[in-house]
Amino acid sequence: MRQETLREHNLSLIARTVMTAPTPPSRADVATATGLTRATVSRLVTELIDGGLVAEDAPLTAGAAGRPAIPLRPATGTVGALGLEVNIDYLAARVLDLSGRVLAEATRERDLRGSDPGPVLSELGTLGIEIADTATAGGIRLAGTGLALPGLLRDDVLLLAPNLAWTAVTPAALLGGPIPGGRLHLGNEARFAAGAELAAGSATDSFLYLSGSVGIGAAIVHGGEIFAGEHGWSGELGHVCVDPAGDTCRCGATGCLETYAGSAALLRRAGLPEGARPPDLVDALAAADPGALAAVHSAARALGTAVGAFINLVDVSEVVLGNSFAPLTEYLRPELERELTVRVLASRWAPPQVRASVAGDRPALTGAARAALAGVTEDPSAWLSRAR
Amino acid sequence: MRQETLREHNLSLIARTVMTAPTPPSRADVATATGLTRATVSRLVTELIDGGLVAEDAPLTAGAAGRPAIPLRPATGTVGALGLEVNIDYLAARVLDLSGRVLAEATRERDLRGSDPGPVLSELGTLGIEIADTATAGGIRLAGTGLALPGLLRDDVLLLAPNLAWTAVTPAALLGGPIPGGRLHLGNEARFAAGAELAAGSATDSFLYLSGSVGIGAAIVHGGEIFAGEHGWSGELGHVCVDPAGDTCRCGATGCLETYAGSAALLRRAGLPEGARPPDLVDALAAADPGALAAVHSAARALGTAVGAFINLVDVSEVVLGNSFAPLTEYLRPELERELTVRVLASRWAPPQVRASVAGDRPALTGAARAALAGVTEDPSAWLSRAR
DNA sequence: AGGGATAAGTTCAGCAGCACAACAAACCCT
DNA sequence: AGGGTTTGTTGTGCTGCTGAACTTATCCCT
Repeated sequence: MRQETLREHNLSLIARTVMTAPTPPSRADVATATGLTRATVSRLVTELIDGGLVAEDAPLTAGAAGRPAIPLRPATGTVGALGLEVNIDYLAARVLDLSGRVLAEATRERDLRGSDPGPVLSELGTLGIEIADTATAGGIRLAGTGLALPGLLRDDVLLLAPNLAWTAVTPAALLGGPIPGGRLHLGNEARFAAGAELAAGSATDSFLYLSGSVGIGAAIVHGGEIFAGEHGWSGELGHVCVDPAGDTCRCGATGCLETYAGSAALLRRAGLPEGARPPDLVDALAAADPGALAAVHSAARALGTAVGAFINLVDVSEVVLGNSFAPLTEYLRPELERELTVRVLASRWAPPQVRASVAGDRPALTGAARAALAGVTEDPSAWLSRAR
Repeated sequence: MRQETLREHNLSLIARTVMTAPTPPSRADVATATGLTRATVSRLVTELIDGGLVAEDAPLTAGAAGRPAIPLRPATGTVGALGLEVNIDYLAARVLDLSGRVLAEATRERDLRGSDPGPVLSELGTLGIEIADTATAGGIRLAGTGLALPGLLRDDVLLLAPNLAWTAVTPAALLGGPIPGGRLHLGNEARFAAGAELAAGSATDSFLYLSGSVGIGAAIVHGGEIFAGEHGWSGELGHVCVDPAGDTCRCGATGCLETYAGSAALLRRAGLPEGARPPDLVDALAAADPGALAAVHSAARALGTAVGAFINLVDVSEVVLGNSFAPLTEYLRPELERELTVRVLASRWAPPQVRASVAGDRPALTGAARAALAGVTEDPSAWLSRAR
């Protein structure tokens, strides 16, 4: 580490402290949190404020003795990023600023299974540029664009998106036009969603995020960091084997979790008519439909087997149910928790906790935008010199 | 990060670069590897040499033009650490120096299943102090002691070692006498062994290390770092469910991998007589005993199911077979690789590689000592000021 | 054998960035 | 109003890195 990077490091440290603090901290709070002196923090905070990354709130005059502290928070309306998402049944674009405020958004509902990547990504690109323009017209500077995709990525290529039936797609080329904010960050849908969950102020910074859909993705969040694995292909929970004697999955293996708890499998097993959608399952459960209840219970057991393995292997004991799993949380919970208690070796000392996601609608979209914004927070010096 | 820590950080960076380099680097090599200037490296290296952490080799006069480089390597015979291990069938102690040389060692073979922790740890403590004394008599300064245990640890307590049938043991108290080198580092056997594998110069720095024994432990090594999980309980591969309809395991769940591929299960399934030991199984396999082959093949399939889940979840694609698995590698390989190819979603793009461990005998013992030595490498300033 | 080329390691002046302490500001409490 | 308390700012000093020049040691070519 060189001397110049010391400054960059501290600038980033302070920026991250302000961005992730549960409540707006004063300069003095930041100093004690980071171990830097008030003098250093003060100098660097001034720079962040001038650069439009941090803003001062009105001093809180209430309470204790002493000069009132000036709370610091992420700036609003100065720096933003565009999030894009292609998923099984929609395209979407959203612009966030550093404070997490949504500045513009658009969604196109559409069944994209088996679609042609070219026109779909071209439409998404156009949608993204429109949305980005409305935001930049409001005075926002864009730091980049994130694109969430439900599949395996390598560098700039989507190798495989099983449920879209896309292979070897290069999104950057197909989006068309310039990328808003310059750089394009590709990422897995579940991992981006987990990032949004983390930012949404979940109390803990270590959890397993499960993204239910036709496929089942997952993300490992450990100490506030998202673990991507060697190639960025971690979290393929849907293809964990829960019974070697089970049905053959589209992937070629037998007894994959997806064949029990993927949304398509779940609807079929619940005996719902062809063309039913996840909300119909929730309705059937609310009406205590026996077929639906049986399907969800067997899905919960299968999920428990797979997630039990997950926890035994990575030792992260909070489980967040996201996407199509979220509305099923209370139906899944009893069997899921029972299975985890039995199967997780350490459950006696750290009982796995199950809860629904709190990240809001389309978390992967938010996560994609945040991933682009993270570039600014991680290296404020680069952004500040670029902004100048 | 404060200014003083910049120096500490760079000192540690240089120390780690020298320690982990595949071939002894010159000061100039270190400078390019770390991005520091030659001037800074030179100054800090002098300090490391004076402190006895690094040594100069004889200049290599061979080859290229220019002043010959002075190779730098970990010092021998100056700083060491004591590794201790309690396992199912032995106690052991070993002293290593920074270069990885074994300076003293002792082993006591003994069946410790169901033993009383007090006398066992007391004996180990005495053994450790003896071994440590022979090393310090040779002029070594000890940096600490590591203790490898086959179970779940929390802080200084061994919560559960299923195969020893130990619960709630506090080793620091039971070892008796002063801890050689001061601080005691407790750690899981599989994770310490993985550390030794990493140090043994495996070509890759990302792999899953599987430690076969009566139980089956594992460790996740990613980018040269060992992933411990939230509480340090990651890698409990033995209790991953490979068939919900399988036998009931000692842990209470059904179909755990351990009931297929744990060494006790394997010997029983191979039809070997009561009291047989793992080498007997290798002999039976070499003699093409059909029962032994069948048992190993079904173990390989079960292992493939569990490790396939592991790879799908954490995306680390090299699998190192250690401990009792190592001599079985070539018998396990065909079925294991077939299973992984089918079950790992990304196997087409990153085919999982299976290989035997190269870390040598009792790797956890080496890993325990290295863990204590890592304290010196990670924070050389603290060691240097302590040494003064 | 001698001179040029090349690369490693060292020296030293200069500078960037943090620490420390003193100070000013703003509020509370009595 | 005055003392106490905490926040934020200011300026001096010091630590530790940088960059360039310099020394050292070897190779290679003529």
